[in-house]
Amino acid sequence: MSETPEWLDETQEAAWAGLRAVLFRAFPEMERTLKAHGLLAVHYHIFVSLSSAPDRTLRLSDLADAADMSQSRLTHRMRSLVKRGEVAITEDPDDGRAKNATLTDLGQSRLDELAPLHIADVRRLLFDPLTDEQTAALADAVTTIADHLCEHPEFLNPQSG
Amino acid sequence: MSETPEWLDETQEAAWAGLRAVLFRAFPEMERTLKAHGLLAVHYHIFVSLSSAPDRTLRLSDLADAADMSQSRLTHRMRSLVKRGEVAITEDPDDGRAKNATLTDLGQSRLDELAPLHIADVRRLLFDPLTDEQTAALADAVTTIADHLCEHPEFLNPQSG
DNA sequence: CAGAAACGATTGACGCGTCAACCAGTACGG
DNA sequence: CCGTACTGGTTGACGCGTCAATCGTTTCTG
Repeated sequence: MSETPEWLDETQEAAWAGLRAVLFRAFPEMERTLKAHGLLAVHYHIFVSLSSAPDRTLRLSDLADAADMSQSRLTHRMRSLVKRGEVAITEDPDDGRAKNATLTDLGQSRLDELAPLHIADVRRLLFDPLTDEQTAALADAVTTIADHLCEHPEFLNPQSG
Repeated sequence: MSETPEWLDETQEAAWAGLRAVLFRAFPEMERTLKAHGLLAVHYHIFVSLSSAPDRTLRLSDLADAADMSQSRLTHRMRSLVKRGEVAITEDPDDGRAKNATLTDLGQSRLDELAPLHIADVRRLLFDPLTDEQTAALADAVTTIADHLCEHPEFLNPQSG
């Protein structure tokens, strides 16, 4: 993959263009379904992360990491979620700096009602056209990339993780 | 891939999580390099799209499509690019509604200087950890998804493409 | 050759995310 | 202990993207 280190080869170019199309076309489309129900994609991923955590509770910094968002972005979004009673925030008794976020019953029920709609979008826009082999290969590739990012945090800006 | 149509299987879940990680971690990181040089990723993709077009010129609506962005987003970004002299806009002589965008020499030189930096980021964050086989499989999968999106525009919101 | 529908592009209000401070609490080093 | 560095989280300004509405132009239809 590396005759000319300054440019992408044809395969890489195709992967790069395809990824951009997926991210800039499919993702926004999925978010529209959620928006029609008063939720951002970010909100949804917060719900999912909390829902699958023990006691539906996560330290805020861990939540930001689980939901692939920056710390300050999480803080901003939390304002409305707490106000709407879908998430509750409590001080961590062991560490005066930390806070824990808990998905309330209301939040869980919001997730339960939206998950099928969102999953349907994900299937329709991403996985329906793929064979099982293509899906497996896609999962393999993006997981490798994601793992590599986590293993090399020096590649990433401090704010973002 | 479809025993339970309401939920994702394990492989799909992995692909979905990996794609989110790529979108929300790798892409913003790449954009930071461009921002350090006064450009958004959107600007860069506008430059690339124009640069590879005949006469470095594209009708605005085609440009929006090539750069994976909405029409109105393009209009907003064009303001600064034109003001900075990196892109020029002319009326289309054949169709009174349309306008054409042309990459100026200044814009081309901006692209020439930034492309190596950006390509290096793309390689470092996306392709370096992948084998040639993984890269090819990734390209195959995302291209299939992207083609499917184009073939089914009814899946997409009118504004987005 | 009207009238209606569709197209290409623009606008402005609004909400969101980034970034660079910032504050408080905790851990570490002498 | 005390000061320093670090960690967890917050804040507000600012620029960006979305969305719905709009305008002028072109194309379709009878």
